Amino acid sequence: MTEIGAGIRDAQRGAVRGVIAQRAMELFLERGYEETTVDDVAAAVGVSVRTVFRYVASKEEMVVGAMGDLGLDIADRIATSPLSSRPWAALVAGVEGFAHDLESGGDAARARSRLLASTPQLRGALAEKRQRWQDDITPAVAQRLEEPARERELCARAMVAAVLACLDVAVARWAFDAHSGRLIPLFRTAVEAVGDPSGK
Amino acid sequence: MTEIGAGIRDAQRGAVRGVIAQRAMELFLERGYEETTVDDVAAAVGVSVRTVFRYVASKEEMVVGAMGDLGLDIADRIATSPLSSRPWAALVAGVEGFAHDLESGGDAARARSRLLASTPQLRGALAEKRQRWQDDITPAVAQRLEEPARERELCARAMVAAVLACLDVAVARWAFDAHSGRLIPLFRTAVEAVGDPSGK
DNA sequence: ACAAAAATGGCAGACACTGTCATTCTCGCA
DNA sequence: TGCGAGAATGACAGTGTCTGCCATTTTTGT
Repeated sequence: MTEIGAGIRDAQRGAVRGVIAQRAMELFLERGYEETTVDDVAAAVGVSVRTVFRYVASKEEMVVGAMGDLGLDIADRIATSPLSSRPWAALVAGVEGFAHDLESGGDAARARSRLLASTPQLRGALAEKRQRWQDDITPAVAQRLEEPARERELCARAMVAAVLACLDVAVARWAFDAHSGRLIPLFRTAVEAVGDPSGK
Repeated sequence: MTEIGAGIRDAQRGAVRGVIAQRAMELFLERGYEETTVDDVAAAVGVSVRTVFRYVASKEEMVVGAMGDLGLDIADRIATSPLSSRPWAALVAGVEGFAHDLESGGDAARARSRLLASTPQLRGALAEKRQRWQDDITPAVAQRLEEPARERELCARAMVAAVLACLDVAVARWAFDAHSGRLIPLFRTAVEAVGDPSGK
């Protein structure tokens, strides 16, 4: 039993997932999400439907699967930010990093955001993902809070949820309103409207 | 063509919906959401599956259908709150009213919240509903903002999204953690952790 | 009591997704 | 080069949600 091939197989598995996701996204943007069946995707990729479902857990996963570990990325950014920065600021900065990545994605990222925002099914799947991001980010924020232990997790979670909600609002505006400008200023405006708790 | 019967029919239609939702909830709490088929619900109500789907749009609707117009309720509370109160405070107070209603629901409401929070499918449906609440509440908040017109809608929406996110966090804690106490204090703590923007 | 209108049920079918099993493909090794 | 173990694939049947269609029953207004 060799382990040599294992890494390669995993990599190929990831690559196949990527191909499926890519082709699927093309079809979704072209004909719409609900109007595209999994059969269509399978045919476009050149495999059977059964095989498609061996690589992605669901139709939704073809769209939201790529953004799996983003919560951990943001948590890392917060954990490695200077200790002098306040939790709220560190959190906002971390999420801003993600916003920057999104903005760098160009029109493809915007189109995907529009698809996500305009398809109820996908909005639900995205909310699912965001819940996981919350779970990943919350400990990093909680670690910096000075609240008593009982309230710390609640406060941290509320902050994370609120900032992610701001991100959502900003992304929605950025994705649809052509004249709204760049994403990060929109996000900053949203965050400032919600407000930094005094001194935290 | 009389209109006399129309109101009665609508009322009965709503009543049937209520019965379906009630029986469905009983089964869901008993055996779990995914383990209960729509056939089971139909059999429990005593009608055909086809008829069930004439009253509810989907299986999820049996759970989240009842909380349809809550956004409008909250918007009303904000619109009728004294003009002296700041937008953020009015918003928080409005949502707090809903939290109070939830808390009055007793164990049934808590059990439903737990079911909602622990079933991915239902979390998605709830996120859908919350989006609509956002759309309903946002104008009421925007009306009280003094921002320039361009930013007003964005700021209002961010505030609404953030406060609803806090509500979500508080409800999740309240639903699962038996020792966490009453819902409204939890919600207040969450909102204070996020913070009131200076003077808005 | 009768005709129009509405509610209901059953059937076929689309679509997402799963379990199972036979077939094929790929590798490491002799 | 050929062989055998293990992985990948495809085909098929089946479940569950949800919809369109049509026949049947029930309700309603006159």
